[in-house]
Amino acid sequence: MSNTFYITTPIYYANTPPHLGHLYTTTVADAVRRYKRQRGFETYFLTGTDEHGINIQREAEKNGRSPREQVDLISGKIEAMLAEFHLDPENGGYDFFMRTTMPFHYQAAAEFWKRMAAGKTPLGNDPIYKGHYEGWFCAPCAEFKSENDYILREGEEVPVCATHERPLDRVEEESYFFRLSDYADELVRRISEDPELVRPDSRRKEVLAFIEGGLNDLSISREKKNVSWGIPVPGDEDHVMYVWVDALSNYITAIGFGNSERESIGFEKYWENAVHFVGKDILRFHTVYWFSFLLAAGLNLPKSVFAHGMWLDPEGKKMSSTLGNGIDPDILAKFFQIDSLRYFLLRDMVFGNDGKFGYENLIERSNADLAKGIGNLASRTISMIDKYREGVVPSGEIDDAGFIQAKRSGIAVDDQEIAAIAELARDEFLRHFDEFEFSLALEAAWRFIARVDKFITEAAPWNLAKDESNNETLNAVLYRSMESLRWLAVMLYPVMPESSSSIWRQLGLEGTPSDVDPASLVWGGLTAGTTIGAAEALFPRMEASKIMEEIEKEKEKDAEPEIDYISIDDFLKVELRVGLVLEAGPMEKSDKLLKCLVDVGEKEPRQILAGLALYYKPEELVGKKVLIAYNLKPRKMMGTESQGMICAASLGSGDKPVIATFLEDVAIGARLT
RNA sequence: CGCGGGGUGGAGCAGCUAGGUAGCUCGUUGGGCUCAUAACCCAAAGGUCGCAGGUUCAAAUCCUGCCCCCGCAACCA
Repeated sequence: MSNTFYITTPIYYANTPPHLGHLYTTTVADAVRRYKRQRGFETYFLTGTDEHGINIQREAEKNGRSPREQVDLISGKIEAMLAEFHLDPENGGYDFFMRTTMPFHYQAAAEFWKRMAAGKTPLGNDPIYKGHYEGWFCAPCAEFKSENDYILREGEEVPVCATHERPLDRVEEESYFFRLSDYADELVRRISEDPELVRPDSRRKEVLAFIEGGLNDLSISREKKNVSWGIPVPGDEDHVMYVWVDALSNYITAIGFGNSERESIGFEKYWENAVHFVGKDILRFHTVYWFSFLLAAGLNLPKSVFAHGMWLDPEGKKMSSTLGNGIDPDILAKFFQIDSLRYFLLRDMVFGNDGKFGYENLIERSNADLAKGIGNLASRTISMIDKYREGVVPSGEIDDAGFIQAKRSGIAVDDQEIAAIAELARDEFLRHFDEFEFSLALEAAWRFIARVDKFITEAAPWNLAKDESNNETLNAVLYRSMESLRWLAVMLYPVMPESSSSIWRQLGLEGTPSDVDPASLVWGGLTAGTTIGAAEALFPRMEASKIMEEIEKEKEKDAEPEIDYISIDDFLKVELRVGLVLEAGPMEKSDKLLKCLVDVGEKEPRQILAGLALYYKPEELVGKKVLIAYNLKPRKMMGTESQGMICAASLGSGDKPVIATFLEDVAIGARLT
């Protein structure tokens, strides 16, 4: 096994603008890569964008762009964001920004397909076979519809498209299938035998349970006439690859599999030590599918797939733009130091679990641990060297007389003791970091910081400085503080590269902490007699209330509602009528829906489902005259058709909707204009 | 019986895989100190570890049942 380390983030789907998730995964991967490089590994760090598929094709059409223009735009934005947070190559970040639209990838993905097709499944079958995919197809949409996307009216056999309201066609499309079902046993064996393969353990169990529940063969191509934006299936120009086949293969094509352009990176040497970081939502693709594809192609599995959790808002709710509770990378970039953010991301989330992210949490963390913790320790140490020793690092040596003197004053300047503390912290840090337990690693480092703070307070250098006879003791105390800082700078470098380098400079050291392997740190490595560098403020304290105020302002600016004006004709398309609620009752198996019968002036009352169950009791609605969207196309929910909508007002999805009604009595069926 | 995550001092969390004095950060109270970014140090108050059973010499941790909260459709790792 070679001394290499290959780490990847998912390639991000080039359909959505950059967000915290992209930033998080890439930051964690970046920290791990820096760490591994420090430890002497030859590393490669890959990120990028996934740029094919029907969703991108459609998004492009919607915006009047070509797919190429669409992916260039979004991919560019993601790349720009990563650069803004210094995760780009220029700042020592990722090595390569993969784009699945790169020509070499077309060639290499085709090669991967061919390799899969040429193999045999564990049961001796062809991994890829041609078959037929059958489903309900909407021609105007140009896509197959699942149960959620169509309406099957009672008594009818052919469903209609929910968007176009026209009957769907039963279409059989030719498709290539991957014989996933043949791989179940092999996957279970591999994943059970190797606890490193899927992590953390809870996810590993989840994946195993999923596989043991049975696997269906997977449709891995689409007819080109329906989806054109993709990589052609080799030898069959009428089909393009399913986007996940194309996307997953990037992990190997980017380092030289199946193409000459990237060959020099070294597929062989890196692939044997590959670690994929993924969000838990795409774990299945990266284990079940990807592993099977690799087995089919006769390639090794990656060393590990690690699924991390998701960032939730401070209340533990999912972030979403409609709720406005998301974290905006632009705001992070504008108001926070990169290292504060990196520290927060790694310290506050237990890697693998979900975490909560609010700007306040970030400010608090930054003040407590960075400004008051490491920042203050550096500041007080540097300033004492400046004040008491004219900026020259004193010797830490202490002779017997000095030692006795110190002992008498109750000051622990025993090298063995402090070195042991430092080594313990370092070893714990390394052990946790190797296991990707970043929060625990950082806690260990911070215990060390607290220990050094305590040491300084107990030794009270400001008192020692008052008496010449304590010269050596003072030197020893100062030296130990500085040496501790040097160790911290090395340990913390992967997490806070810029701040660590700043500490390094302030200590007057040559080079950068990135070149020092923390495992090889030896106590006493700091040379006496060197002059320290200029003091730099590491982490200024942040005033939470002030910053939050500014962030709110910034958010408002962004959220400036763009009014999408419509013409009077558009308005007249919407027919609102007065309806009387005749009956209302709960819906089976639904917490949110109420089933109502509403008289809107037609022969028969309409059945309308309203998402009000959480806010209104059925009897509160009966007998009320309400506003009905009369010509809204019927829609099936929970298997029941809803023939219109009861209008209600609310501020957003979390807010209680209030039903619109009338001041005075009004005739049933009256139209609103 | 749809799937999954969670319920630990005022707040936020760790600990649970390999049972053995309940830990961290913030906050609160009192004290000390002044080199430092109103910082740092010490001390104190505060918990029936969701509920009920079980296994055990011993359970936050393992087993069973129950209760409660949150995600699972959307731009989203």
